[in-house]
Amino acid sequence: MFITMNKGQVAAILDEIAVLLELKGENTFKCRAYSNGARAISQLDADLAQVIAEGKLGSIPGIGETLQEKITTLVTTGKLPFYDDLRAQFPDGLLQMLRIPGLGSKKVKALYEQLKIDSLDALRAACNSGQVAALKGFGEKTQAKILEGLAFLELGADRVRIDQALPIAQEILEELRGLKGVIRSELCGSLRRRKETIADIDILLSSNDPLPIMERFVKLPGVVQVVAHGDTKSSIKVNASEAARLLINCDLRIVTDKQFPFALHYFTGSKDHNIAMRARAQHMGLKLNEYELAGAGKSVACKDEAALFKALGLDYVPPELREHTGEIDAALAHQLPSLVKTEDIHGVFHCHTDWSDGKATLKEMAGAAQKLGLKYLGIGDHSQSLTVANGLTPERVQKQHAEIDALNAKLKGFRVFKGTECDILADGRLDFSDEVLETFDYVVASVHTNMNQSEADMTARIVKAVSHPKVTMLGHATGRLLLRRDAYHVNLEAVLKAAAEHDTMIEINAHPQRLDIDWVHCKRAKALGVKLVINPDAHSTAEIGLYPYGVDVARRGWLEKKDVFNTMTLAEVETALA
DNA sequence: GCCGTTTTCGGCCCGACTGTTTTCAGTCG
Repeated sequence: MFITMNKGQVAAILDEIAVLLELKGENTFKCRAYSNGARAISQLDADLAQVIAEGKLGSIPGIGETLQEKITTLVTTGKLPFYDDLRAQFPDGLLQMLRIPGLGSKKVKALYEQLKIDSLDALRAACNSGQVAALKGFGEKTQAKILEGLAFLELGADRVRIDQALPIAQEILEELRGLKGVIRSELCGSLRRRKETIADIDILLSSNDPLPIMERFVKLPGVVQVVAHGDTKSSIKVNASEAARLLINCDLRIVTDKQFPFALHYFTGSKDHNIAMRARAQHMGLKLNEYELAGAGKSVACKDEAALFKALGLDYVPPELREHTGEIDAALAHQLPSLVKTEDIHGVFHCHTDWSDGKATLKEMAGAAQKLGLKYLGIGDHSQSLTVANGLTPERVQKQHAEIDALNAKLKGFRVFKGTECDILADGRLDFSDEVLETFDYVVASVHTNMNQSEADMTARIVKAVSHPKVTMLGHATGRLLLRRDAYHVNLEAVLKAAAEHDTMIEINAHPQRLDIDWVHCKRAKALGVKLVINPDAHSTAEIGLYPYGVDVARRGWLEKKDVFNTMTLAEVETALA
């Protein structure tokens, strides 16, 4: 009888063991073995309990005898005494202290053992009294840096959303691009891979004269702290939003133009992708690092990233796919997907107007969509029970439909579709009767209330809704708000299977606060044959333009044009919805 | 702790930067 402990939970515990072993002063490589094991488990495609039952755990690279035994204990009993003992040896505060930039396990260990510091508050007090600076291996600067790090943590600014980072990153990039001596320049890291949240902005430049560029970089307007300032690498914190007191880390690296393709690949990551790429190079008798691809004493010249992939016998892997989830094997077999592009999108669904909680009128929304070059706009105002969002009663729905008809009569080559974002009630029923639902061109069903249900209840509720014959698509499937609110408890696998069975689409909510379902589940949805639809969930004219963030998610989820409903032309959508 | 065209021991990615020291350890990516 297996206790349910999923891959994510097991990986998190292995990762924590790695950190605790570091604090204990264990051999670095032993610690790393636990981290590697965590990564191997989290990237496992198969069901963990099943792998264990079949005795195949040990055949996963990175899982040896010890980890096999510990993971089995964890999954079959739900506990691991080894982990519990380890946790009991260190206060939780030490793990929090590790989040401070510049504090690693060695320093935290020293603070704990020599000054008995076991919490952020105790650490702040010790810094303020000068005790930390007096410690061997520490000093005034370290102490000041810790205080700055504590303030930084209080802002909750260790990660930001992509929409918060991207504009400022582009602004900095533009500023640097204009400087004398800059040859090539690019955003790297998780921003280039289009992750939904990022820890820092990474910028790479090539130049033969890096020093003046570095000088300028650390003095950019908006710089609140220079964390590091070297010849080829510098790091700053910039103020992204005065009002929100939002600080973002920004790293700049400068290499020669010959090194640029290698550095671009290296600093784009992900780390796991890079490790796999280096292994691929090694396999071919080559050595890959951030500066070169070398073998037999000489460098293999590559003019760009594509040439680098080619030199390793691989098709070009778009940055969004570089998460080590099979992209290298696919590139080797010439089986990478032809990813959906922003220009493939011809229209969007799920947009709100001032009929419910949107800011703009129907006409303004339609005009804004046309300006973006879209050919259709799906309206999806809230339904009657959501009174806080001015949800529409069946009577108001009728009136709105009359207004849409009148508007459509005036539009040429563009159409407004009559939709609703219909609430999924607590028991899985919909917020409108079938007769009312019948009057819409399409129905988005979403959860907005009773979000604290058990996983079983929430799953049954959503499965019931996506199984309803009138439901066209499921809106923001997990309800998460990035960095603010976790997803509600739901078995998404069951939801996706029900969606596949009933031919219901799943929304990729392109609003950068949601980006839900996320890319991992896109991939799974595609495998199950579920069609996805990229919707901005716009509450204003400007927010219609957010849909490219949803395209990023789709690309990270290996989706092609044919997998996304709103890549269809107006005529095709009219036929599909009829 | 894991792994093996280096196979039961001895490596495991490694370069940049900072701060504290005085030649290097710790942190980061």
